[in-house]
Amino acid sequence: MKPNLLDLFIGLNEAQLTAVTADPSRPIQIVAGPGTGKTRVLTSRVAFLILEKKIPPSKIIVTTFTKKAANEMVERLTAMLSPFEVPVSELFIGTFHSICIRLLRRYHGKCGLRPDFGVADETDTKSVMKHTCPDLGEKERAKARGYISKLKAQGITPDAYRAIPRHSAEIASVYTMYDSYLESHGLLDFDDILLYGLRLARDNGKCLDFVRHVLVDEFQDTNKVQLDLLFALGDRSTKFQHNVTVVGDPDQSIYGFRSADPASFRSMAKRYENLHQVNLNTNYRSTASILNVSEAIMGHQTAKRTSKSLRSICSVKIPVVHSKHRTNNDEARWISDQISMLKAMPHLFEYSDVAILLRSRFLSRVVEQELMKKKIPYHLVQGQAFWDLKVVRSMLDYLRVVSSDLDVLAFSRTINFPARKVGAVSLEKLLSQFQSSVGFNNVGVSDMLIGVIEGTGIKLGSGVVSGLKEYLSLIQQCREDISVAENPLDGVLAAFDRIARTTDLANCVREEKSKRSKRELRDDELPENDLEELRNQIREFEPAEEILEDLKTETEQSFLDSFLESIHFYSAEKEEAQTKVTISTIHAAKGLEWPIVFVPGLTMGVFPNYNAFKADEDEEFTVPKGDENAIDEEVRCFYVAATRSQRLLMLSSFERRAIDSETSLEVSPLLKGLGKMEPKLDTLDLGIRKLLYEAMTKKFQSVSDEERQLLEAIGGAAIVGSGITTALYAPMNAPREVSGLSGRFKRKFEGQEGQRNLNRLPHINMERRGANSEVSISSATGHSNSPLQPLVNSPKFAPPRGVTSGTGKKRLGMGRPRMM
DNA sequence: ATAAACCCTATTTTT
DNA sequence: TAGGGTTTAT
Ligand SMILES: Nc1ncnc2c1ncn2[C@@H]1O[C@H](COP(=O)(O)OP(=O)(O)OP(=O)(O)O)[C@@H](O)[C@H]1O
Repeated sequence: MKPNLLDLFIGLNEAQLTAVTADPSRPIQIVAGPGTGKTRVLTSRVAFLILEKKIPPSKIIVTTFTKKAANEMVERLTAMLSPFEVPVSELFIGTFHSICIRLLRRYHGKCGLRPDFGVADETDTKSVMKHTCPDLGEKERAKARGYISKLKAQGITPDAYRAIPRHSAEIASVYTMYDSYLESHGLLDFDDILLYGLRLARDNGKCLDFVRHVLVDEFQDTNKVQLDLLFALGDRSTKFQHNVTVVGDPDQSIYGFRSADPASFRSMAKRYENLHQVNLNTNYRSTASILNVSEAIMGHQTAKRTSKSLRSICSVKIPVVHSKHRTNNDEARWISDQISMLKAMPHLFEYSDVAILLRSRFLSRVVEQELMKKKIPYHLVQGQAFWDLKVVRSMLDYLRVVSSDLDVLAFSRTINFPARKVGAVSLEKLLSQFQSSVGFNNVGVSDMLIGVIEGTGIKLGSGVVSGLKEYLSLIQQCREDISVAENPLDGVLAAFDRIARTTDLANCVREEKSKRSKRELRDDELPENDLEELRNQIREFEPAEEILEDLKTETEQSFLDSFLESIHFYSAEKEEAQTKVTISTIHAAKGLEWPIVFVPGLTMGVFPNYNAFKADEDEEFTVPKGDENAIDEEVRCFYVAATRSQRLLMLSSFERRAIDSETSLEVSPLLKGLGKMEPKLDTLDLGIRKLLYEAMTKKFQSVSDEERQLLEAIGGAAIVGSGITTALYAPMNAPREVSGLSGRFKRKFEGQEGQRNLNRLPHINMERRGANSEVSISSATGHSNSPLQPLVNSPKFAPPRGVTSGTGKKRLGMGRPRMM
């Protein structure tokens, strides 16, 4: 029997339903607070468009703002749509950047790009800046680069910038040089990708006529160019004009540093006279105390704001905790103690129900150490940081040179690492030689090196030349490896191994490291492991073949190029086999939820970050829309962190850094006026224990009536009603099975962490169709050592440890594999 | 001209 | 704690 579309909508409240089923040809903007089901509305709407409005999936674009969020989206849609046999992989889902890249690969000719244009990542643009303005110091370059990016994100060209009255001539000229460097090297930086995408949409609208609907998640994160792109996509054909759905929350705008523009909501209203605006007010995620504290946090924002009155569906009165510590080490120890103590309460939660959310990545170190000591399994969401590790970076640079003879940036970074006697001066000579020849004929790096080695090119010292020889021969042999291999993967792996062997990369990096820090390196920070992980990433990579007929390119990208490009646009975060505590930045946690959330480091200078105070000062010249209010962004960041928690929110601060015990730091001003918070949680206190059990299971309140009836029918009345007895009952992260993925997203999907906020009642949902089918809850005698006797204990509800939803595939966390 | 040894510093967040 | 920048040794 085919499932019914109505089944998908059965749990939605009225406002949600209105938004989901609104007329697709009228632009709609859903503005709502955290946990109100925005994302759920968005996914339901996609289902509505496909199943009810019969729009083919391939004509629907869904954008997100991080690679990770794109994965989330695919996961949710797959879970939702695969019962309907909808080919989810045909949906056009991704970040604005990835969508633009896909279009530009196909239509490069229409906007004056060469077919083999490359992408300049942050490391590359840094190199470009160093090359363009070598006399500036590194800090000034970074600042200039920041300005340039801000300008580009608003679509301001160097000339347009010069036309602004209070501009800086210096910035203008650096901007010009920077852009022309990129252009002459066939490179696009991240901002260019959007700009070219916009140009394509505007000048060659025909290419995009296939678009029938565009949906945007986290709309508050759009910058000007992205917004224009959205408008352009929405305007595609007269027949399907303005078919745009966006969801967002201005209070959760935390990407100002990436030029996210809060004015987007207003701009959209201005642009579409008939804009349909919907609000959602029921929060299905958090307790009332968490929502109260969160609302109080937003009170710190200086910019104007519409206050929210979110209604919580969870009535358990469990307090928010704020705990102060002498040093950050003490704080980390406290966190691990709390987790251990809570964990000692039987059946209360799984490790995967816990997240530690940090303002800055580097704060994870101490926390990791303490968790390790207590043998608490954890998982560090490393995201982009993995690709920036020295070994990983170097290996990728080598592979880039192997793949493209024109990649001078990667060449410059690898030629003398490890040292080959090719120092700054020799490199500079080589580069200027390359600059002058590359325009005329198609001389690549290796041709140039051959010239130098054979004496027909520029003259360099003999030590240098032998270094070049070594390098060249490595690169050539790698190319040979790839060309003779039976399949592309084997070729790349052979080249990989050759590079690792010949250069001894891992050892080089390790020596560099240990030279500085006198102590022994812990074995969790061995470069070998990172290199091994990179190799696994390559091995598991499946190039996404273009599904949409219109977007097939004449020449296919090589396996290696696909892989190198995928790093920037697709996330490869993987599922954890065991249940583990999550450590993540707040930014990477956006849109997710956990029953228990720790937010440490609420210390002046750490959170709010010290830099936020500096940002406002130095505006000697006009950069339109700089981050005027960096502090406000810190406020919102804290808001996002707090609202990730479903039940237990544990805030903490430290007074001094262990490393510098002289300076004492104030408690974060963000904590002022948040009302009463408990200094600690006494897990031995019976009252508290009772509250905890209640809190952790009360999510059953959000069960729909139908589900509640089902529960009651099977004897779960006590569970829905009262609380304590039910502790046992909620493996809050029952593993889910999701199948039916294919093609483009298969690989990505398979890498997921457990605790997604995909509807959290999987064990019930799955069985919803037949009240008499598999829901067998056997009564069981509970654990005799607990005062809180389990009422039921079925494998269905409490899967034994170690059972996972896994696909059976080997997996190694994308984070550095760390020993527990 | 290169490599090694040194000091300094300031530490966001992501495409 | 790693990277940038500077100085010194080869
Ligand atoms: N109508 C509903 N009934 C029960 N649960 C719901 C309903 N709508 C949403 N939820 C649940 O509420 C939680 C939050 O939903 P969702 O992630 O869609 O919110 P959101 O508004 O996108 O949050 P955020 O702004 O933090 O990203 C999820 O666990 C979701 O399953």
